[in-house]
Amino acid sequence: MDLSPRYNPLDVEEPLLAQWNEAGLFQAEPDPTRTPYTIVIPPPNVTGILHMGHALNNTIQDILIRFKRMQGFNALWVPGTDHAGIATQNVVEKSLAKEGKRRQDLGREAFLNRVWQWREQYGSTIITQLKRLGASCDWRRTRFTMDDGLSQAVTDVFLKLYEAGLLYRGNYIINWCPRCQTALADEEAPRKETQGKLYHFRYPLSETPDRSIVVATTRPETMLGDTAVAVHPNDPRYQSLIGQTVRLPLVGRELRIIADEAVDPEFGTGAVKVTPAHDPVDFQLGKKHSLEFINVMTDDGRMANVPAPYDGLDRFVCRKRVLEDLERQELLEKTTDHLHNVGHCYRCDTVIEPRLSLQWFVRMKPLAEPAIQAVKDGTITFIPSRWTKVYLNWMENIQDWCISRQIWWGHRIPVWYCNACITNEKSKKDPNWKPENIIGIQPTSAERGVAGVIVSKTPPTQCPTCGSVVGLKQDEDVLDTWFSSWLWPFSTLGWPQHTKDLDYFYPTNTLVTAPEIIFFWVARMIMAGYFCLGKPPFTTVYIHGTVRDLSGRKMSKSLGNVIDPLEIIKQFGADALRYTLVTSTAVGTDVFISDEKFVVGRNFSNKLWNAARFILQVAPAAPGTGALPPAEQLSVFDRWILAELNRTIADTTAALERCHFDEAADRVYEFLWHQFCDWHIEFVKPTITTMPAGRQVLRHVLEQSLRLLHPVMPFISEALWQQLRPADATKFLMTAPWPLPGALQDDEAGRQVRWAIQVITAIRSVRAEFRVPAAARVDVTLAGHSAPDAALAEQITRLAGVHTLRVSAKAAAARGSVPILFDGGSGVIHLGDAIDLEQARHAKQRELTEELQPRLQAVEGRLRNEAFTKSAPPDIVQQEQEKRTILTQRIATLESYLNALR
RNA sequence: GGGCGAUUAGCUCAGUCGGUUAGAGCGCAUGCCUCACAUGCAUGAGGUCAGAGGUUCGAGUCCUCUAUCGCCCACCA
Repeated sequence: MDLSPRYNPLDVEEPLLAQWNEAGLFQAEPDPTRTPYTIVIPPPNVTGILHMGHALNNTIQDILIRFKRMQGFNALWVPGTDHAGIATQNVVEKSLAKEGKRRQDLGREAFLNRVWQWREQYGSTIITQLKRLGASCDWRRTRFTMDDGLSQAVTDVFLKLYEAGLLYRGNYIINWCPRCQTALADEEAPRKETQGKLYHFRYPLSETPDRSIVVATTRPETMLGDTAVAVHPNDPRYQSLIGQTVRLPLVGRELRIIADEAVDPEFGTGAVKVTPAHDPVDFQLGKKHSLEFINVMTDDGRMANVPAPYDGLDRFVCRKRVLEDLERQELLEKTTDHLHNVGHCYRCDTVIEPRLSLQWFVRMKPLAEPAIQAVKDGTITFIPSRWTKVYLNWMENIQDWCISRQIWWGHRIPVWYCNACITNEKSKKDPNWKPENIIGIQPTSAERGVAGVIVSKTPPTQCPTCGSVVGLKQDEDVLDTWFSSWLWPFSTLGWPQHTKDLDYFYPTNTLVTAPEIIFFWVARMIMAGYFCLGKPPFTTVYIHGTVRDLSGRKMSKSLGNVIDPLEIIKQFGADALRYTLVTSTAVGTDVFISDEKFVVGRNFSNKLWNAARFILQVAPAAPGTGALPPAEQLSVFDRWILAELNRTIADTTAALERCHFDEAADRVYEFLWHQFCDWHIEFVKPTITTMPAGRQVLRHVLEQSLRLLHPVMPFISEALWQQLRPADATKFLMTAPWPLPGALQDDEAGRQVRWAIQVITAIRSVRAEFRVPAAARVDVTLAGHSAPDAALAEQITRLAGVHTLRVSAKAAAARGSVPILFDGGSGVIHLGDAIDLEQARHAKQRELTEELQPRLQAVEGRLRNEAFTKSAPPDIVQQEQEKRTILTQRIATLESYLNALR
């Protein structure tokens, strides 16, 4: 082992990954004799590169998996990636654009080949990065949402839902990008605050054209598709107009004036033009009031189904034209500036157009019921629990899920349409209907067995209704990416096949994820789990925070505040990255980081490294097992540190069980650095060469604490542990058993050492406060304690730099001395000439009057209060009484000292 | 507009069932290159727990209101 005083993680981490991997330690197989513990990874986008959010998310999962693995569970962590429909398609389209091509130029099949090609080449980047972080996934099981098995799961579920009557096809307002000619999910059409104009139009009443109602709009061109005007039912201004009609200018259509609560009487004129095919709110109004839906725009943003002068105009050209024409007719009442949020295509920044289109939906209410129940009855719990409310609130108001997407990269919708049947069916109802029109199947009739709609796992060769073998055409759309991810916890284990893996590892245990995908993903997985398997997909959902910079902003490329985890790993090591991430976040709170913060993790690694270096030097491996020497060979220090180790084991274990990862990491840090290194090693240093039992204890304590540290800092703990490994232990720390508290409990030795630490600290404090030169002679007399054992006394004198240490019943104050007060007693430090008497007197006088006396008064006040002594728990009262005794003693000590100085 | 959360040291945050003198890391100050570690050691300064009221023997902790900030959802045509 390299004995450099500087720990270099790069020398250690990569080789360890290779060792672990070679030994197959990440792998898990069903084993009925052991209890499984399973986590499925939230699959990162296949286009992804590791960012701090991933680093945090996967560090937490790895902590859990490593902890449970050491506890003896058969721990499986299933990795994989998500095909991320639109995101991935965009990446490939961008690379195409560099060649001056669009996806349409290649055609569907060639384009998809290109995407697959891309995935082969770059799709494992993030997996490689996760490995580097130390993620102990079973990498053999890496899945991709477009794998054959998972695609089969998708198709199966689609069929299952169809058969259960939970699928329908209906019209819906979507975000449409006229440039990309595709629908966009809401999150793909971010709203930007935009300075626009609010135009007020006068719509003349049909009956009395000299009277009119004024409506306001930001998108004048949509007025060509208006099919109503709406006002609030209680708005006094419009009571008489409700039910009347207006004549739509430029078009001439008669529009009913309807009343609906959705209208805000405060905004604009309190009257709204209703364009059901081009606005989400209007769409709802249209459905509610059975209005006509007129789509006035083509895929590329030109006007259609409008009077001749406007037909074919670009939407913004048309906007100007409409305004000019209304102005000429004196129907443009006024124009005001208006700041509003407008959706923009996140790829090309084009203003999106809300537009009616035909989409597939899943009826969610029936699916939600068991998923609500499971959370209510505690089958599934959220950590932190406040997310329970958020989840339930959303689930109880759940909307149907639009699952079709007009892109190419994804699972193609397994539906075929029979042209013959549909033509036939439609023309019965509407003689003017032509097949090239939108195929509209109304929600109410779409459940099953609709003529012409064939839902099938494989391409049908014949229409089951009319027997036609031609004109069967597959739906052009693909499914929402989440339609595959919601099956992830069981599709990755082999579902819909009945596999051993599924039997054994499902339901999984813990899901670790971020709050922003509770709705998209977590809730849907729970619903899918119950729908497909009748069982929850997991029992605990751990929601961690968002990684932010120090000013609280999310990390994003556009803000330029991104810290690259791989850069941190290169600079400080994966352990430092993991440690700092985990200790920077309490349960469920956001994580605020800057690159300097990772120095803390690095410094801790280095500290550990050096402590181990020291121990390996002074206490080389002894033959035999890791068993501790018999109790009678242990020094006070050994007994003390072993008891502290036991407490640390208990605390750390409890913290991990509660998913308080920061607490667990802090606890081991505190023990290793501030108890073991700062005190124990210092105490035993001078005698270690002559105390074989002490050497064994040193190795034992470090070895055991490395086990505690391993889930958080797997690399350095493994590297050092292998050097300290007891002869009878497993080869790898990673699979070594989790420590259990030993038999040795806190005892008299522990109290002695804690007392000694206080004495030493108090003496050092005085030395520093009064600037006592290192060479000055310092004698100490302690009171209120029996004589410490020789070893202890020796270390007190050594570590506090004391010449002689005496213990007497009463430590008399005298000139040239300073009293010290500590929890286990008090004493006097004789400093002779090395002390400034005036300064000492002032300091002690202040301590007396500003600190001790007010505290005593407070305590006495409480004890005089009968309400307190009668109603407070007895142990609290007793505590106060003890406090009074101690304070009284201290005050007496200080007073006698001050008197002696006079 | 609806919901959730936060406000504790200069900074970033802990603080369990209401009960000793409210903690940590970083930063700062002072002194140390002590033979594991200067990525270190020792000591220290720094807090009206956002504000007001209430419950209680006792409130950082529970309740109400106010202020400020953040997040999610729905969004004004």
